[in-house]
Amino acid sequence: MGAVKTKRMPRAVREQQMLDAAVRTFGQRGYMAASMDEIAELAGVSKPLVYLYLNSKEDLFTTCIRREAHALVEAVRAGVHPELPADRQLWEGLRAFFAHTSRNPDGWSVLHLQARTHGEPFAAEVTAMREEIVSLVTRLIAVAAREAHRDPDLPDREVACLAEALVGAAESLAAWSNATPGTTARQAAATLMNFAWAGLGNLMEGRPWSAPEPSHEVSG
Amino acid sequence: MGAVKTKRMPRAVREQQMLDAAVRTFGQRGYMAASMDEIAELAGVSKPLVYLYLNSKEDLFTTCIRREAHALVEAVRAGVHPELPADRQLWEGLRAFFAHTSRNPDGWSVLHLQARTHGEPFAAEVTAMREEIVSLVTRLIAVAAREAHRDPDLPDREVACLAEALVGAAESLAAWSNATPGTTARQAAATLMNFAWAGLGNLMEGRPWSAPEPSHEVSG
Amino acid sequence: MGAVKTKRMPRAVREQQMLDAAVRTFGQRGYMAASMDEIAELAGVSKPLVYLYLNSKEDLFTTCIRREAHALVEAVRAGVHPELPADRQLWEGLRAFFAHTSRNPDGWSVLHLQARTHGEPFAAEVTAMREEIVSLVTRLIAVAAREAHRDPDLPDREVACLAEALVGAAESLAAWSNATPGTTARQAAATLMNFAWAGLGNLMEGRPWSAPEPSHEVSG
Amino acid sequence: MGAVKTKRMPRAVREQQMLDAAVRTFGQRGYMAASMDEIAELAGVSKPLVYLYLNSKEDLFTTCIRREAHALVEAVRAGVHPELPADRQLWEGLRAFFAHTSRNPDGWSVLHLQARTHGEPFAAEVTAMREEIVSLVTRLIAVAAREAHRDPDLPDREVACLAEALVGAAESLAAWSNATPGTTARQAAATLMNFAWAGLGNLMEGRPWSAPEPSHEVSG
DNA sequence: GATGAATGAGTCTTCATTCAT
DNA sequence: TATGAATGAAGACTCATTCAT
Repeated sequence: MGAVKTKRMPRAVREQQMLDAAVRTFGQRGYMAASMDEIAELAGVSKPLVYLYLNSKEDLFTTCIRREAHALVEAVRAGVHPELPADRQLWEGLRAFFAHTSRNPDGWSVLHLQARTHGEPFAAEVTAMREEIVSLVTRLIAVAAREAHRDPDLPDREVACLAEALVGAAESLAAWSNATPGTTARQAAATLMNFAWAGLGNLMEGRPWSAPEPSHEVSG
Repeated sequence: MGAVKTKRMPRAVREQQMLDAAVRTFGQRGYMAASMDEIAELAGVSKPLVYLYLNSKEDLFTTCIRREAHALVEAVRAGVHPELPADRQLWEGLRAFFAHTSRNPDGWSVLHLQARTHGEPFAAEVTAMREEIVSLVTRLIAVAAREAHRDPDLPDREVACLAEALVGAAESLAAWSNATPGTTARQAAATLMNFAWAGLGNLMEGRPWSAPEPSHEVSG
Repeated sequence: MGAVKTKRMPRAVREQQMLDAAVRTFGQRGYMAASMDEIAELAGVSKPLVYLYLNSKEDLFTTCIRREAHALVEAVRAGVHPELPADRQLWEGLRAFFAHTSRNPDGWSVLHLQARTHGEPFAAEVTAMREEIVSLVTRLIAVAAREAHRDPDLPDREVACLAEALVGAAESLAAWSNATPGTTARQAAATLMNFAWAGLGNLMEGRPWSAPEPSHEVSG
Repeated sequence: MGAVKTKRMPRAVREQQMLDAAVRTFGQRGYMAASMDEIAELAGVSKPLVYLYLNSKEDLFTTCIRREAHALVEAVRAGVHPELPADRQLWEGLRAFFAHTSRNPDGWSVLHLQARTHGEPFAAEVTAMREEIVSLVTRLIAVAAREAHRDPDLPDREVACLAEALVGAAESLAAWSNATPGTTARQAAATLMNFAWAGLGNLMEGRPWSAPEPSHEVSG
């Protein structure tokens, strides 16, 4: 009873409807608890059609993961302008990230929770995407170090670990800000930026990283 | 065939065997994919006995979550000495955290991945524990701010968000360092501490937070 | 992708293509395991067309059985020349039979295995054909008895039973010689002829039935 | 509601009930058309129990085939007394064979029709049994040839083919005499024996193989 | 003459759960 | 304390079959 039962649509459209339903169901129930029956009903089609187009529950899940991973990476990429200084880029990336995940919580649940909880094949899919983002962040950190006119004494492993921590913090905040009413993507991004850039030490000494003024951007 | 089939044990002991088996199974297979059959066999008892003692799959899972949550909080608490300065306390807490999670990966998987992926009742259980930790961290941050002789202008929500980010980063690093061979709990803790305390900005300017010498502690 | 996709053919031709595909599929997979999807694809047409022309899976199967039964009976009839002596007729009939079944194993599988395995309606179809052959053989035996200048004391039931045994042996040999590489239709026919005509007793005493020389015939 | 619903039986008994039901169902409906539901109901148990004991439809079928194959071979073996002359042994073997198959038509259907119609794994099972019988018959033919004081010029392949034909004829007659009311196993055996031993040629000349008098044996 | 879109019904299989002992 | 025997309910997947064009 999810979608109105519109008959006879071209395959591509129906497929998207099914994926929408699947992401929602997987996101809310989890991979195993989601039943193909529920997905089909939510998509407004019969189960056989789902199988005809998407093959199997596993394939359907994989397709969902890929679609959402792609969408997330694109959203972040689109938010970042490479000509800006590194800290600004990081800031933009975080904002885009929080905005996207909060606009699309089921997709984020699929990526962040469900996919990692159900075996290599799926987890690998997400790991690939995550690595894209981590390496993007890693790059930013390196650039920032260069901009700081310091020889980058940070060893690679350290940088990787830092990037990992930053991304992890972001992921965690995304869930938190989704779950905590009244928290905007903008705020989450700002806090994280402060945390990451200035560190707790500086923060407490009253020397935070200064966020740029709100300007015209999407307000999350 | 996990446990040797010893007959007639006191209830408390049997229960722990069952919980061990359950944590291992839930941690590796996930809540839904874990079957009561497998758990019973791994525990070396018959299924009806599992039901007799633990009531139902849900109850069993909840009990696992509680046990693991409790163990984790205890481990962290035990690592922290309240008379130390705040940064040292944070450092000790992180070390204890990474040490415990890496020693007990199935338990951590249950808490971090499985419990959050299967609906409110379970997620709430973890949230409760998480809040204990977050509030502990929040307290530390507040203390640190006071120690820094600055009036702590940081509003509550900001501090909560910071604590959340820090914990999130830690959680994420726990998974990462479990999965990345050659990474010790100690290293993870050090990097995160640097990150959190000094911030990327300072790090890159060559002013990291200085970790205390190895000393006598558990080497994780 | 079996047949090349040629569009707009006259109905009769399309029907034969479909029947070809169906016989092949039924012969190899069996009635139940054969899917209309596979048949349609192998025939190079869409499923609705199969239904338009052949009505239903049952009808399609029945039509296959009839076609193959007819073809087999015709092949045997065409091989037999009624003016020859009875043993020669039998010999020719066997040769034609083995030649046809080995040239058309899927058709033979449909008749011999599949049709008999799926309930009266289909089995009856084959039984009808089989009776044609059995009665042909029965006639031959009667003629032979007359030629032997003996009053044919053989009661009808006995003759029927003999014919049945002979046909059964032939059917069985057909499958065997199809499955045993290096066995020709000719050899199978010769052995069976010996067996039938001379009997094991005579065979072992060195008095076989003498097969005619190879001559010009199809060599099977 | 086939069997009366008797509760709580030891596993071995229940398993035989299930196999009985399965042989009957497979024998009458065929492998694919037989549903596990029907088998379970006929056995008077729930489906999960069937799976618990017999694992899967395939395993169940295989187990049926093996049980029936074993039973048939045993029946034939038990009927044959190795100290008798070869033709007598053949005669006894045929009688035992027809008696067993007519007493157990579903088992025979499973072996003769169903198992061969559903892919190598199953067919192989039957082939193994068949080869036991064929080789038994082959041995008899060889012995008979020796007894006939003739050097056995029959080449191996020829003998194999003969044995195959004989067994094929027997198999076919089994089905026929099952389907033709008023035909006894004894008659079928007698006719086939005549056919095989004396050959049509001799038969028609009035020189049949003489069957031993009825005596005490099972009358089939 | 031909097909892309769609489904009701049914199959195998598994699981959490409970008696009866 | 402990278990062998047993099942209701549900889930993934497939198939023969039909519209609407």
